[in-house]
Amino acid sequence: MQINADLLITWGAVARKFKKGEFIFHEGDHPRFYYQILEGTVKMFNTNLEGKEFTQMEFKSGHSFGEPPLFIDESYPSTAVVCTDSIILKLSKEKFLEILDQYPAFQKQLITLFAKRIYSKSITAREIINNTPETRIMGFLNDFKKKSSRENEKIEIPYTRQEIANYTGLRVETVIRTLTKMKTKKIVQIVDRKLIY
Amino acid sequence: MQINADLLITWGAVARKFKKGEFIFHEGDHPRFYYQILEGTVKMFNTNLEGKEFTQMEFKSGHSFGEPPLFIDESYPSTAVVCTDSIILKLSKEKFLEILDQYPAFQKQLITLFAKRIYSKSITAREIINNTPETRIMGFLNDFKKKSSRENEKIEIPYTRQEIANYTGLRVETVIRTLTKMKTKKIVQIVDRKLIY
DNA sequence: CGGTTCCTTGAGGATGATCAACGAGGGTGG
DNA sequence: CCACCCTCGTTGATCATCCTCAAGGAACCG
Repeated sequence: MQINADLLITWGAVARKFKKGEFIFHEGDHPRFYYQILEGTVKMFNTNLEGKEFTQMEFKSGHSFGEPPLFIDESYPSTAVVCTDSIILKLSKEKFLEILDQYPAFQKQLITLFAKRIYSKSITAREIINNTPETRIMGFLNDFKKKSSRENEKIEIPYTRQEIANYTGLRVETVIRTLTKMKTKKIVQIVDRKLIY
Repeated sequence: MQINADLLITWGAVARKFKKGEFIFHEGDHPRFYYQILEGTVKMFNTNLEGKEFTQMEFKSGHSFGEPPLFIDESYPSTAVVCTDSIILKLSKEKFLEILDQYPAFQKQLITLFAKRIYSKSITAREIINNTPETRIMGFLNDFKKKSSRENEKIEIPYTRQEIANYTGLRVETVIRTLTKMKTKKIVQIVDRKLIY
């Protein structure tokens, strides 16, 4: 979702700065606002009892996040945290719903956005179930490449091993060992600890 | 999504009977239709190379399925198969999109529906990552109970062990062994092979 | 009955998680 | 410039657990 920032402000949205590591909302919180990133990145994730983390999704400059619970009477299923210093617009749920009513074009945009999210989550689920670590990591890598729309060239993957682990539901050591296997298989390159795919 | 059947037919939808086990579309197919179930049940699933199956979602009488790819230029991420003899309405993508344009109320309905799906898929992902079989099965059981809106009573779970395995990404044997453990823990009851929770 | 489908149990093996330790690089402050 | 402290990457050993394979039993149905 991308609503013009000025329009949002006209409707009462306020911008707030967040420091890296600050939480925007927690799993279980009652949703009351629409959030849109002016600058920075945000990720939504879950942690289990043993502290293992699973990254559900990542959001960048210009995008909104955490909208689905605004439409259904449910609390947030995940926690949102700021990954890099950010500026985020915040608008009350009520005003956001009014905007949607006023501008049908935004409704269409939202439908498309949600469709993409559902599609992407289906793919993720499929990959996680296909248990082998290599499949999962490949899924993550292909996803990233697709999103950066540079599917035809080899690119450096800007994620740490730990982040890849959080996206795939694996442990760091497993990611490392799998990546070195994939390197010998010539699927990926590792130059100077940087991952190329 | 639930569009009045007569309205759909006015717009050119046709009803077709499907026998149990018939496929409606396959993973990778190009989406061209909107489907709504008049009668019966349908499931969407993936299979991996070893034939292991993962059930993404299940749809019952009155509901639509397979809409997200209609909005984004992607092929179906999963296969849809008929679980019980069914009658299904089928409308071309173009007409469906026209209906949405004509009746904004349906757009809102669709947003809510998609929001629910995203929510549910987030929960599923969280549970699958939380690797223990018991957690996964509990997630499945709670989900089912919630959907059947009988959260306060013990109910019989109308799924075979294999089906539970397909929903949770586990193997049948693991499901069986975990369920017997949960039985001794008094979390579930097993009467006459029927699972009560 | 014979054929399904579903449930159950056991033994064994593969593999990812866990635990522990260390190395490399980058940044900071004295 | 050097010492220290981070974060990140890496490796090895061991363990727990789920999967695999194999076999058989129970319920149901034509």
